[in-house]
Amino acid sequence: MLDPKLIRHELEATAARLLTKGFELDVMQVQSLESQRKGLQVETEELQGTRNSQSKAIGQAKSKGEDIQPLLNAVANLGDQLDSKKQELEVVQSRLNELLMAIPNVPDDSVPVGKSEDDNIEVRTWGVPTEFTFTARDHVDITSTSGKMGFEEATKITGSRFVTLRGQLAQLHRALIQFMLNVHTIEHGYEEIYVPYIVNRESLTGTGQLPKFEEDLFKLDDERDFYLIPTAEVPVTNMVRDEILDAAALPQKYVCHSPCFRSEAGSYGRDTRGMIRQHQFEKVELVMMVRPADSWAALEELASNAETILQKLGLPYRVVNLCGGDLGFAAAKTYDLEVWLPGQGKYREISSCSNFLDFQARRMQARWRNPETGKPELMHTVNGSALAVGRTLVALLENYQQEDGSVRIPLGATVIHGRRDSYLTRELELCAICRYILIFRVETCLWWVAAKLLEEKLSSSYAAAHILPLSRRTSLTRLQPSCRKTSMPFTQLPMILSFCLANAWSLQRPTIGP
RNA sequence: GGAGAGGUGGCCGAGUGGUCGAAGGCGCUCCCCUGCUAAGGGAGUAUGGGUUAAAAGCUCAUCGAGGGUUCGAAUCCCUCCCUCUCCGCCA
Repeated sequence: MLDPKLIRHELEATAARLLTKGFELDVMQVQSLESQRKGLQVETEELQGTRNSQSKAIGQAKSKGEDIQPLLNAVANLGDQLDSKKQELEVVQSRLNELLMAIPNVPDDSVPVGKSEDDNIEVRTWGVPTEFTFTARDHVDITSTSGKMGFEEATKITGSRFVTLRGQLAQLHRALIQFMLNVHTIEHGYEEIYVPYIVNRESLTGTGQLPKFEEDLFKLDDERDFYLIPTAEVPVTNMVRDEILDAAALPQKYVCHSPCFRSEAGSYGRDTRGMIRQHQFEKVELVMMVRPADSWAALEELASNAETILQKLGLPYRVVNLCGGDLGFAAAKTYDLEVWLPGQGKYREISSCSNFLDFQARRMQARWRNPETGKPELMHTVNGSALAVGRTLVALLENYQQEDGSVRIPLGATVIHGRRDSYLTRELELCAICRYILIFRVETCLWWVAAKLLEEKLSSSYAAAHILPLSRRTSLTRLQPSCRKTSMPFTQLPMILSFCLANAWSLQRPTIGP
């Protein structure tokens, strides 16, 4: 919701800025409703004032034992007058409110002017679009032989725009979620949070999905006005609804994995192939509540946090600054991260990071106490996906496809060292990666090597060559002496592995405050 | 699902029709006093809206939410929501 003061005092200028978002504000209607509101509200409150003072006078007279009948006569028809004025005011106010709630946020000055995604501005790119010596397939073709991605199956179970994943694909999907959560909690300092996936009308109004975009949501057939969440942004951001936080409580940084449910009404015929656009998908979302002065820096930080995931996965992408016409309802500015999809031969959105300024906060009455003024002030909200899990899976499959139809994902290299020299190679060799990502912290290479050795039954000389140098970079300094002494005989590997498993959590856990 | 209790300001807690936006306490802020492991005294301290360019001031609303009774409702009546306790059921 925009600041009502903008509507009252800078109506024309605001309307002009909204036009860059493709929104035509009915200036005449707003003006007329606003002047009606002003008049009616003043009259109503004056009537209430007289009623209050008259009633008080009656009370005083009565306690003195005076005759109150004349006073009663004086207020005889005050109630009726008040009722009718109240009703008039309510009508005007609800129409005005309806109008205000439907006005989108005003784009920031740094937002490019434009009508559609063609007018978005590329801010930067990372990596180069993957090239193949053969014709690249899309993820549907890649998985068609193994049958591990089930579109027909899901259609039978539910309908179109759903999917089933099996075996290694399901494991990789799960592993990606863990991986993203681990990176954001351990490396970027977000607090992981679990929230309801069903929310009420107030929450959706707070973040801006309602009242305008009801058709995009799945509503429960329930008199309680419950909806499935279209994004974790809704429950997470609404945690601060109707709250006044201490200045010290900001910034708040949350990472939340959740399923997302979108009806995709109005997108008939778009992205019907594959799992790009689904009614249900998983997403890891970053949400920040910050002081107003910090929100622009927070947007940059949050976007770069999301980029980290793509970089660690070695996926080429670009960052675009959305133009006014492509900007979402509540956003003042949005960076989209677009990952390269060889199957489509283009960049596709995999994350959307936005600064909402105080737009959501005003709807939610989410405030903080500014120590300089001592007064409650609206906070700013910033959020973004990091990342959409289904699309990440698609990007991995398509970018790491091999000519023979297999997929080799060099996560061992990219995630751990930022190099691509040590592959795990097998047909859809995802399982080992899953284990690695599920259990271990990104940098603790030792454990990964140990697991790999066990699995691959590699020689002890390999162990000596790899484990010793790696262990120096890890926090497992306690292992170093024994490694040196024994040159890591192969027989000790099971012991080391179990040690690692037992200590993985406590060793990797970051320091948590009191 | 059954039975009962309850929802009041940052927190605790009083208040069953009339200067109650709300006693008292705690906490917090400021001031005063006092040289000793501290205490005492005083003042202030809700949120939203309107009026205003803004502030001050004035004013309206808010005691879980919504309706009703009344000149007047935190207080009486109705509906709903939520919390707690006990029982039942259950991942």
